[in-house]
Amino acid sequence: MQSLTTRQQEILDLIRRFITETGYPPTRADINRALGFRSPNAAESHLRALERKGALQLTPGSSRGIRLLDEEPVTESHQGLPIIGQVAAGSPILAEEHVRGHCHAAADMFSPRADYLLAVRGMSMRDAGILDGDLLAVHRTREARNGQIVVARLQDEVTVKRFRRDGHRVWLQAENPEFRTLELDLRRDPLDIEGLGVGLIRNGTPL
Amino acid sequence: MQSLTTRQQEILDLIRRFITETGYPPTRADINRALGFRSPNAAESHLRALERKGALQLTPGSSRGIRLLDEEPVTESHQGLPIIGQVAAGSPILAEEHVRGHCHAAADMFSPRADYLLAVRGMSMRDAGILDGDLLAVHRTREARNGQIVVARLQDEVTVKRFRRDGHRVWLQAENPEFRTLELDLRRDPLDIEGLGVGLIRNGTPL
DNA sequence: ATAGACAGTGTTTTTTTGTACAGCAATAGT
DNA sequence: ACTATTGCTGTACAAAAAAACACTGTCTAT
Repeated sequence: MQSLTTRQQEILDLIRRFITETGYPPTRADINRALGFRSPNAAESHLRALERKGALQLTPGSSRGIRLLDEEPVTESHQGLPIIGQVAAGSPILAEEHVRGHCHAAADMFSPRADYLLAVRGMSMRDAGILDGDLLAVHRTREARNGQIVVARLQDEVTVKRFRRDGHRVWLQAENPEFRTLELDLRRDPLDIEGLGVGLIRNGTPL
Repeated sequence: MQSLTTRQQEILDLIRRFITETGYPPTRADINRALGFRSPNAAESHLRALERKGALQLTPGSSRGIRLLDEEPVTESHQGLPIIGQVAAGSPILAEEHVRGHCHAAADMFSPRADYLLAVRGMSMRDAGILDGDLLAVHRTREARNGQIVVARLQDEVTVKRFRRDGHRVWLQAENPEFRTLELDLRRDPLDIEGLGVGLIRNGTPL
C-alpha cells in the first residue's frame, strides 16, 4: 500500500470508525457530512485515490460498496509465535528454514515476553520437566544469570541447558544424571546465548 | 436473543457470509437473489422478524442499514481459557470461585481441544514432566483409556494421575516413586473423571 | 375459532446513492 | 514551463435500494 496523505488517512480512519459504529460502510454523502464537504465529488475522488493506492476496494454500482483492505502486516502477534525445529549449524536460529510452523499462543503469556518456541529434542532436561518434543518458550537475550535455563549455541549445535558461570568458566548443566555437564572456557570455546527459557508448552501427554 | 426459525437462521448466516465476503451488508435484493425469492418483501419481512428477535438492528432509510448484534456470548475463545486453582470439595470444577484468572491461549492449540487450565499442585506427576505450578490443559470428558493422564475427582479432592482400569478396578498412578498408586474399586469408591490432560503450559522455569 | 407469527408473491413510490461532467486553485515532480 | 496529483465546489441524472401497500397461504398456541 502506497503512503497516504494526511487527508486521505483522515478519511480512511473515518471509514473505519463509521464501520465499527454502524456496522456498514459510509456513503459518499456520509463522508461529506462528516468532513463538511459540499460536493459529492469530494468524497468520490478521495475514495478513488484511496483505491488507487490500495487502501480499499470499491464495488462499482453498489451502495456503500467500500471494503477496507487492511491486511495488517503479518507480525508474531498475528500468525502466532514461530515454532523452531532442528537448527542447522551456523545459521541464525530464526532463519526461515527452521520455522516448522506457528503456534497461536500469546507471546505475552510469558514474562519476559516469548519471542519464539523451540522444539526440544532429547531428554537431557528431563528433571526440569522439559521433555522430548516440548516447545520451550524462548525470550531472545544475550544475558543469562546463574541457574537460568538458556538456549545456547556452541560451535555446531544449539542446545538447551541450565547456565552457570564463574569468571571465564561456564557450565552448561543437563538436568538428567545420564547426561554430563559441559564445561567451557570463554577464552577458547565459542558460546552464544540465544535466549532464555521463560515457559513451556506441551502438546499431548507423554506416554 | 429469542430462538430463530431455521429459515431465519439461514438468512442470518447468509448476511454474516455476505459481510465477510464483500465487506458490507446485503440489500434486500441481495438477500432475495441469494435465496431465490421473487418479492422484495420476502427479505424485508424476514429482516423485520430478525430485528424483533434482537438478532440484528436495522437503520431505517439507510441502504444496507443492517448491523448484526452478535455479541457472541463470552466464551473461552474470547477471554481465554479459565485457569482453575484450588478446587473445593463437592463443587463443580468450573465453578466461579475456582477460576483464578484467564489465560489468553488458543483452546485449539491442543487436540483434543482444551476446555480449561488446571493449576497443578505438588510433584506427584514429576516424572511425566508435570511440575508444581504447571498449568495442565484439560479436555472435558468422562471417558478415559488406560495410560492417559486424567483429572479425577474422588470423594473430597481433585487430582491429576495416570489412569489404568481393569473391570471394576481402577488404578490412579502417580509418576513419582515417592507417591503411591491409589487403587479403587468402582463398586464402592466414588470416582469421577473430570477430563483428560491434553497439554501443558509452564510459566517461567523451575529453579 | 381465532389471533399472531411465519413464509411468501406482486406492485408502486420515494429516497438514497453512485457517478459522470465542468471547473478552480495549490502543490510537486520532470 | 508543463503535467499530474491533490483537494475541493457545484450541477445533473440514472441506477440502486428502502419501504409502503395489497394478498395468499400454513402453522401454532390460546
